[in-house]
Amino acid sequence: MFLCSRRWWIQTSRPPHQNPPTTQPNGVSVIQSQARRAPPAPPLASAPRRPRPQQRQQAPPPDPAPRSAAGGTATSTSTGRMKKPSAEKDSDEYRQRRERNNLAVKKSRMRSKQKAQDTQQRVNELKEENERLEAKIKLLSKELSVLKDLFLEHAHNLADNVQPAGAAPDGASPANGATNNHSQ
Amino acid sequence: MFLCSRRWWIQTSRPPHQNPPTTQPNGVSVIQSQARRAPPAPPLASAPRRPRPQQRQQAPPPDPAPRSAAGGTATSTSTGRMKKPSAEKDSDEYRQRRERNNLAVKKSRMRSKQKAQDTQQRVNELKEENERLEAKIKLLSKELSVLKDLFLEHAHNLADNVQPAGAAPDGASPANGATNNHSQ
DNA sequence: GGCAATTGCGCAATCT
DNA sequence: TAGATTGCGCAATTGC
Repeated sequence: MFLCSRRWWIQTSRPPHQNPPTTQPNGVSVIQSQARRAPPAPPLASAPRRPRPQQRQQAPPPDPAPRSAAGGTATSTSTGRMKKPSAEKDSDEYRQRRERNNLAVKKSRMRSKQKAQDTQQRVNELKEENERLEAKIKLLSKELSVLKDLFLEHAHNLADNVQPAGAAPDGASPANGATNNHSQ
Repeated sequence: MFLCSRRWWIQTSRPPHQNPPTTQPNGVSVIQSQARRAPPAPPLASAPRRPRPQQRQQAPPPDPAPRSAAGGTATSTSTGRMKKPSAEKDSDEYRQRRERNNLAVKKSRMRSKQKAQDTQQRVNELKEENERLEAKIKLLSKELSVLKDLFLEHAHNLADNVQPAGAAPDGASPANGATNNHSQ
């Protein structure tokens, strides 16, 4: 599956600035398309149906000329050779396809933008949470420090007071607990 | 500043599908533009120079019709009235402007994409850091808990052993420290 | 084969 | 005046 779906007209060398001003009929489709664009904004589903994980592998462009862009419409080259039959553009089916695609494009871009916004917001949220966590760590560290100091102090007092008695009232060595690694 | 920069030709109703196939001269600019697009990818600075803090205030559009899109090129309506003088498009200056703008657009989009990627990466980094912080909190909490238990235990032993002696060797009450609020 | 979703691109209007 | 952004349509691709 690699052939163009509907582009059977040969594409040769085309200047990047095609479609010079020209008159063209087809007033009906005009009305249609405009009428379609008129509505503020159709529901526009929000569920991202397709993940599309793999990278868009651009088709092998053996031709040095990338693709001569699709800015406007396929037209003729300076040679005068027509690349895209104008009849196509007048086709009702063509217009319908274009309209549908245009809608799809809008939808896709909207989603893309929304996603970017969401990601940015996620960053903000995570940053806030990080701050909360850091604060908590600071608090716990301090609490731990105080407790350890208290422990050490008590141990010393105990030693000073006990020594005269000639025996420790407690086999456990409080200093042991206070020696716990404070880091990590 | 609110007037159009260069679009003095009146814009009326224009079909969404303008620029029908037409021949057009100007071979030089063609070569130029193609030659320009040929290079893989110019350096393209990576530093975000413009913050653009304020919202893009869209010009007051009293016209119900959005803007008739700029998809390709201004052309004529079904009436045959030319909206954009074809002479403009052949203008060398016009082509130069277009070329420059096209480059700017590419650059801008590239940056935009890069930024989005960076933001996504930032999310990942923040998530990782969050996990580290949570782990640290867990560890500290456990450590604190152990120490407090040790403290309480010691206090009890002390009380049991001291009572018989008839006097506490230490005025400080260990239980006091252990009573510290464990939460928050 | 068909169709919606993506994506790269050029144009024109704006913004800076 | 010029570069940067942004919305939009077109055409090529992709994936279902």
